[in-house]
Amino acid sequence: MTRASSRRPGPPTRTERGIPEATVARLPVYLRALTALSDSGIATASSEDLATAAGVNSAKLRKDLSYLGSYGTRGVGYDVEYLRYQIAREIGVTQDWAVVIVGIGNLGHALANYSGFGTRGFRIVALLDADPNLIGERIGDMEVRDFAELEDIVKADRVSIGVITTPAGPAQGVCDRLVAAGVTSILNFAPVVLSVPTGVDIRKVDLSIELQILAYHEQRKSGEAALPQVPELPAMNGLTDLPSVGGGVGA
Amino acid sequence: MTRASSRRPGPPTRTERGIPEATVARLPVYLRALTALSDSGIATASSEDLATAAGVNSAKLRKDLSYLGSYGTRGVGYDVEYLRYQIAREIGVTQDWAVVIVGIGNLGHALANYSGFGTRGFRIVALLDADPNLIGERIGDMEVRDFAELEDIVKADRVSIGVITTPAGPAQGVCDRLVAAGVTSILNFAPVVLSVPTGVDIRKVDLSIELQILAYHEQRKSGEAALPQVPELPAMNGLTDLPSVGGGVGA
DNA sequence: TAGATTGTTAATCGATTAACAATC
DNA sequence: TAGATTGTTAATCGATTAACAATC
Repeated sequence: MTRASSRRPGPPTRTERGIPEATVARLPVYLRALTALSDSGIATASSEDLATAAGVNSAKLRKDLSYLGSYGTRGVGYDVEYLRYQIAREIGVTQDWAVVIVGIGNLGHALANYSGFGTRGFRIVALLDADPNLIGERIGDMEVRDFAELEDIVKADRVSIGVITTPAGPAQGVCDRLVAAGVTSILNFAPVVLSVPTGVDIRKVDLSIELQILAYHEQRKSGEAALPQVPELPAMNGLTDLPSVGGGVGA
Repeated sequence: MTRASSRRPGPPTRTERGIPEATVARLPVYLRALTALSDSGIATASSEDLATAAGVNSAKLRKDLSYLGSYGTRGVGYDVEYLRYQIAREIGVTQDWAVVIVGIGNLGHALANYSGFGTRGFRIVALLDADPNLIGERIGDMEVRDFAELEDIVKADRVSIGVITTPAGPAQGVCDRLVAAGVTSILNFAPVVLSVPTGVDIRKVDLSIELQILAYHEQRKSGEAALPQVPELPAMNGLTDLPSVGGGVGA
């Protein structure tokens, strides 16, 4: 990766590089912790309180917050509401981002019903699938629409975020269509590595990878009690790669 | 975190520290890439081929593989099947790990139906919920069972991995029960920070955090086209934290 | 042998952490 | 003022990368 031209040594500075990636990934965690504290009626919290609520140590939390500015008061702590707003603003979730979900299989259904999406910051504007059997189905207060409508919807609703919940097979094709339509951020649940042009951000959620990481550590936990089982039945699980989650887009 | 006593400088060595975390997290990606190559009938692949398939650069891939041993042939590359087996063995997915899913709401349903779980390495042995309306429901070839049976199931099936797909509220309680029952690895989908004793591994999958990370970068992409929308409708999305995914365990 | 590619080294980069001066 | 807590510094740690000697 090429870096910006002249960098002096030392930690990244905000104006040059923005906020470090590791910090960006924790800001939503802090936001949630602050919301929980706020809901508990707590108006002020120290970095120690906040760190506990977020599951990190306080040095890291203070360092992270220092990239945003100086929003605390020495000797006192942080005003919960104020800091919450500042973090929400920094992340960019003080307004709503329009989201489309492509691939309305099991997982797509679950996400469509997921009230957490509707939480401040995101708004599902369309559920899309290419399977005629699914088009028209009602899910909550939405209806599954034809994937062919993608371009119109992205344009009409200024969609910048797409969620892919198709099987692995059609995922790259769907991704290409999303990008061509103008979507510049993608959250991919399909078990496949997608390639996107520069300027498009992509993140991946992969259940079986998470489980395999756990399995690695599990295997290393001493011996006896935690050993995996040899299947008693003739294995009905193939040696093939992860098959489909989600619906029939393009399949 | 305390470290092992006497460490000389230099990269971590395998016998002292096992494989670096960043490498462990990529091994499942390599495994999937190898499976895809194998399915395409490719018998040998260079680090460059493999790296492309896995979405990393070849230097990183070779460095990662070097922690496992020397499984390649200079001038030739890697035998796809052989390397695949070695990685599967290192991760610990040459045998099946028994998994329970707790909380059979939308997401729990989706995971229960998710054929990817059945893929080599994991076997769902129970779907659990505390909601009497859900207990007894059939999902695929399984039936939802009472969460009260947890301890018996963990013991009988030597379950070491638990997946939590309950709402945030009951998640810590469920987690405590899992740990008390002997589960030592947990994959948490509930939007809450869980605390577990030392020796228990926990990983978290959080949809709204992933979206917020995308939103941050989206916000920073120049101006115009990608600006979020101000909702036209009176916002039906509260300012509260992420509400529930999943079923009614303990709620 | 000549060409190709691995496995490893060493430099660089980015993230974490403890400690503490600044300051409420 | 005395106690508390932030914001920042500097040291350490871990991860990435380019380069290349080893070797097929």
